[in-house]
Amino acid sequence: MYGLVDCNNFYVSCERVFNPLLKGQPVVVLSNNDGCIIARSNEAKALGIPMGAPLHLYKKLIDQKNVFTYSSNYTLYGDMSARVMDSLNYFVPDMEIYSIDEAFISLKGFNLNSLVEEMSDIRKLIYQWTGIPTSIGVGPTKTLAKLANKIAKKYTSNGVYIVTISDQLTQILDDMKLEDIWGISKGWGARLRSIGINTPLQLQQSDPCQIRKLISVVGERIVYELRGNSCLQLEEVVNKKTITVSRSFGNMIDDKDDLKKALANHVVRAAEKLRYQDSLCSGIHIFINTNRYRKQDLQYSNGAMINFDEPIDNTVEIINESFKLLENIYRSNYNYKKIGVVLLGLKQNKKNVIENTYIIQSNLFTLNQNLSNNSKKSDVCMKLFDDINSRMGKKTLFYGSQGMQKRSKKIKQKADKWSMRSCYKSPSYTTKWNDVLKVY
DNA sequence: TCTGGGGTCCTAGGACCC
DNA sequence: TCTGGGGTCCTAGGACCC
Repeated sequence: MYGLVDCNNFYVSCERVFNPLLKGQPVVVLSNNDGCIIARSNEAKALGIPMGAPLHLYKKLIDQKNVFTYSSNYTLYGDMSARVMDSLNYFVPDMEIYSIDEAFISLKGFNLNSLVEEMSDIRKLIYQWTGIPTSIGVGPTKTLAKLANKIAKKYTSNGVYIVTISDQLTQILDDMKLEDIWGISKGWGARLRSIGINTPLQLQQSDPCQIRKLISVVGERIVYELRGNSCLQLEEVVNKKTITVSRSFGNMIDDKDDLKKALANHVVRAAEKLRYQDSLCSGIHIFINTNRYRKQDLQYSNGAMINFDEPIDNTVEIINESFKLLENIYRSNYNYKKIGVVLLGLKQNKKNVIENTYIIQSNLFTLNQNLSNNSKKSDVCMKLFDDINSRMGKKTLFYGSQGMQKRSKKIKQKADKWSMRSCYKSPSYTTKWNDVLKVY
């Protein structure tokens, strides 16, 4: 079983820890430059203030109803998040920090009969230690744990809900909207409806291959996950693959030197994050935008990218490179609203590779060299995969190459057959060597 | 001159998430 | 007048290789 622990109205709850008078009051937290509303207390939600709304559209209501507004304080939220995660980790060793206010936990070894009580205790103690209220949803897959969490937040008094494969789940899925399911947003919801799938229940009971054709393998996995067939595992150690730092300006900027100052600041922060996770970047991307909401203004947005010969983590070097890129894309006579930098191709700085990975890698390399003429590489690979699967005790790996799926009709049919087999055998599969190495 | 199978690697763009 | 910031994954398609 998986659990999802989610902090309630996290940013607002953080503010309340340091100002208890806010309890029971409508409170919102604002984005950078106080532009948008990015967190709301239940009382503010009840007033009809939506998530992400521009502040100026709700200023009147906020003043009328005496809603407390706070500028965001990410340092505080990050710190509080770490406290919550540490507390949770005290009870549950296997966890994946999914976002600043959410973590998936593995409940292997927990007694199912007393799960509600145990989860309630965890909630109580996290609240006692950090002052942050949480909700916990439990289910046989991550997707169902997410769903359970939603129910826990909305409909329970103890903040805990457990979903099992049962008639009750069928009822829940029938009552909910497609967009209530983790991973299904407006776009995909509309596409699903266009083929007659209107509820999560219908999605659960649909043909996975059909769903895959409609909304890719991501959708296919959702079908399996809704059936209680787990496709998404806990990912405990996650190093970021890209690091972005960008900000909108309070006032618009047209001067190149001012842009450079902002860019340099962003790079400094990005490089800090980079070194914090002990990585090097092999390239950077920078971008600038005018204000897209000001239709009356001339619009311009552009980006530029560079790859380095050797990966680096030195702030000054990255700043110099980013300035060179800025020269390429900067145009005078525009009012700029935003600038940002993205560090790309992040690599582990210190060599820290598990031995097993080397073994498999060397197997794959020798495979390339030792193929006899009448043995197809894919066949040999499949055997190797089977070997990995049996040794790992997982029947989850599947190999199909990207190249094969787009060659010709003939091949396409073959690839479809393979994917059907993979659906049948196991919903989780990989098309990339690196994924195999990671799993192994 | 035309036609195959079987692949790797990379990128842009479009989804989705909090 | 005022409209956030930071991520992930997947797919299609091109360049290239034998």
